Formats: sequence, C-alpha cells, structure tokens
Amino acid sequence: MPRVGLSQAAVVETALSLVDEGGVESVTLAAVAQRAGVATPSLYRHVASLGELRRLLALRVLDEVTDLAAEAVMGRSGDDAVAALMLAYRRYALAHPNRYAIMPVQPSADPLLAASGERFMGVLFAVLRQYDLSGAEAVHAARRMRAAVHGFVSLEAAGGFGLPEDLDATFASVIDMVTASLRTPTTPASGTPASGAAMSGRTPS
Amino acid sequence: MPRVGLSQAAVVETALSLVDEGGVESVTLAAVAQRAGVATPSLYRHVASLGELRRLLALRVLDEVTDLAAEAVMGRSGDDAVAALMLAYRRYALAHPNRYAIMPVQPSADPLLAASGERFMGVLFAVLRQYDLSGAEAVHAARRMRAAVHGFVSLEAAGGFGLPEDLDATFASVIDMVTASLRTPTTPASGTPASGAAMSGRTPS
DNA sequence: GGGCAAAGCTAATGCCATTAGCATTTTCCC
DNA sequence: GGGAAAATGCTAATGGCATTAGCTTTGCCC
Repeated sequence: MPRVGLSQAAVVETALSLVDEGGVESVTLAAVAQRAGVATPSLYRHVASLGELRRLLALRVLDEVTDLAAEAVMGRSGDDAVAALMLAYRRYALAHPNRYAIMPVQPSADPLLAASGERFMGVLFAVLRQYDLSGAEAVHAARRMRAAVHGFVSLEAAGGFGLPEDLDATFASVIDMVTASLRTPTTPASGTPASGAAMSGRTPS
Repeated sequence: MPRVGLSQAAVVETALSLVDEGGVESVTLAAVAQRAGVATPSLYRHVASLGELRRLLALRVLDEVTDLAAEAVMGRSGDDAVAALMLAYRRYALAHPNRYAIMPVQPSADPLLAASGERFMGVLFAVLRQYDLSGAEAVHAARRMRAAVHGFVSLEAAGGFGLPEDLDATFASVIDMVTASLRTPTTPASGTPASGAAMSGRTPS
C-alpha cells in the first residue's frame, strides 16, 4: 500500500473543502476519508474525533478572519480603521459563507481556540484606540461593533436578507451607525436601559 | 397497548423541551420518542422526518419571538417602540437561549416558515413608521435594526461576551446606536452613505 | 357489531462514528 | 546498510441513529 501521507493539516484542508461545498453538516469523517483517499478509521491517526475536527475548522476560520481584519486595519485609525475592519470582515463572509457559518462565537470556552480568540479581540480593541474611551466604554464599543458586523454578516451570508435593496448600501449605513456611536460619548451609568435615547441630534460629521 | 394519543403539536412540544435542555443537537427522533413514551418509528405518523421536526421547531421559535415583539410594540412609537421591540427580543433570547439558537434566519426560503417570516418582518417595519423614511431607507433601517439585535442577542445567548462589563449597559448602548441611526437622515443620492470612510481604502485583494 | 382509518409496534436496512487489533511503512540510530 | 521503534494505514466489529415496510390494534362511526 503506497502511503497517502496524510497530516492533521491535510485532513483539515480536506474538511474545509467539504465545508465550502456543502456546509458543516456535510463534514463527516466518512466523506473526509473518501476525499482523502483513505479508510475512515485512518483519520483517527490525525484527529481525535469528529468533534475535534470541527473545532479545528472553527479555529481555521477564526484565524482567517483575524488575519484579514488585522491586515485591513494596519496603517489606519479612527472611523477609517473601523470601516476597513468591518469591510474586510464582511468580504470574508461573502467570499466563504459556509466557513463564516462556523465562526466560533465563544472561543474562550475552548482551549484550542482561546489564544486565537484573544488575538481576534485584540484587533477589535486596537481599532478603538483613537476614540477617547474609558475601559468600560471601550468594552461596550467593541461589543457594539462586533454585534453589528456579526449580525449583518451572518444574516447576509445565510441569505437572510430577502428584499432587493442594495446590501452594500445597507452595510455602509451599518458602518455609519457604528462609527457614529463610537464618536458619541455615552452618558455614564444613569439607570434605565436606553436612557441615552433621549439625547438626540448628534449629527455625525 | 393503551394508546398514547400523540399529535404533531405534542411531538413538537416534547422536542422543544429537549431543545431547552440540551440544544438542537440533542433533538433526535430516538430521544423524542423515548420522552413521549413511544417507539421511534411511531413518530413518523405525526412528523415526516427529523428535518421537518426541526423546521417545526424553528417555526415555533419564530412565532414566539414575533408574538412577544408585536406585543411589546403596541401602544408605542418612535424610539420608544424600537427600544421596546429590541428589549423584548433580547428578553426572549435570554429566557430561552437554546431556542433562540434555532431562530430561522431565512424563513422566506421555507414554505412552512414564509408566512411567519412575513409577520416578523411586518413588526420590524411597523416600528419604523414614525421615522420619516423612504421605502429604501426603511429597508436599510430595518436591516440595521435586525442586524444589531440579532448580532448582540445571538452572541450573548451563546455566551460570546466573556468580559465582566455589564451586558445590560451594552445593550442599552446598542439601542441608542440604532435609534440614533434612525433619527439621522442619510444623505441621499450623492454617493452611498459612509462612502468616505467606508470606501476610501480597500485592502488589497 | 362491523368495518375502516389512524396510531402504534417489530423487524430490517443503511449510514455514521468509534474502537480494537493487525500489517506495513518510514525513520532513525548505530 | 540494518534493524528496532514509531508512525500510518487497514479490516472487522459495535452501537446509535433515521428511515422504510408491513403487521396489529385501537377507536370511532353507522
């Protein structure tokens, strides 16, 4: 038997091609093995289980998104950096919708993903540096940004926006919405949720 | 054999309890059957397949969210209505995180979900009535709102926010971010909104 | 009380993940 | 170069699950 010369990286790569073609649910060890030209149990030499393979796929996606986001942000600051980050993020999800669908949402819960999750969060916070945000405000701001991009992009990648209106235009308005909220200082801690809704009329410039 | 007296509704209800306890992946026909006190193949009298059961679960969640959102909005308008809608939406997701995880993202694609999806979208648009939005602007606004709530809430329900800062406060700022963007008229026609920040620099490739 | 549809059951099939144990290849050390 | 040791692959077997086929029983309607 000529040995195939598999490796964990090769297994993940094969699985990734299955993700791209048919989404996560099409990733079975049987399918990966067939595509790799190997019997199913042979995969266990490179991967502990189907579950681990899935986590490795999530890691790959997280790293890809982080790399693109980090690169997009370099040499920019303020609104420009935020926009570049969000655009790069969206570009990835549109280019690889099935990959984006397995973007891990809570990487800190998995030791395998934790470090990459830190790096990802680092990029988000780095982009906020130019705004004058206190520690807690920066956290709220990063969460807003993440919620907005992830929300838009996950819906879009899943085909969730049915109407014909231009999605580029919507996303541009999402970017504006986020950057405006970063420029607008929040009223510190005065009770009711949405209390700031009262203070209207900050026009973004 | 005393007949159990199952029905599609009862099967869905049983499956829903499994969702609450262990997430969607714990919903197997075998588990539902066991909990219902019936042999697995008996379920096929009430449900066409596991796939259909999953879609019925998604329908249920979509309807529950829509009901709560619709009720929250009644008798309110403007920022107040938007805040109430978003808060009710979040309240549902926090009360039933595993249910929210199966909230259908593209209901229009499934005949079973399409009508409920329309109703859901109807609530979103109804809430925007008080703002002076053109047709296209209303679509962009509804998408922003949906992206922001869904993004925040899906991340939160999945445990995606690891830092200790108060999530109620973050969500309040998300509401402010959205309402502010609704109050701020977008510059019409002369280039897309955010064209300056968003489009000025695209990262290579 | 007889018949009929609905609701349930058992048996069987096939796919999948996973484990155990065996064969073969590669590596690496001398 | 040669041989042990580790790494890589294989076949066989197990058990869970969804699904189908075909049979039995129940409940109801007249």
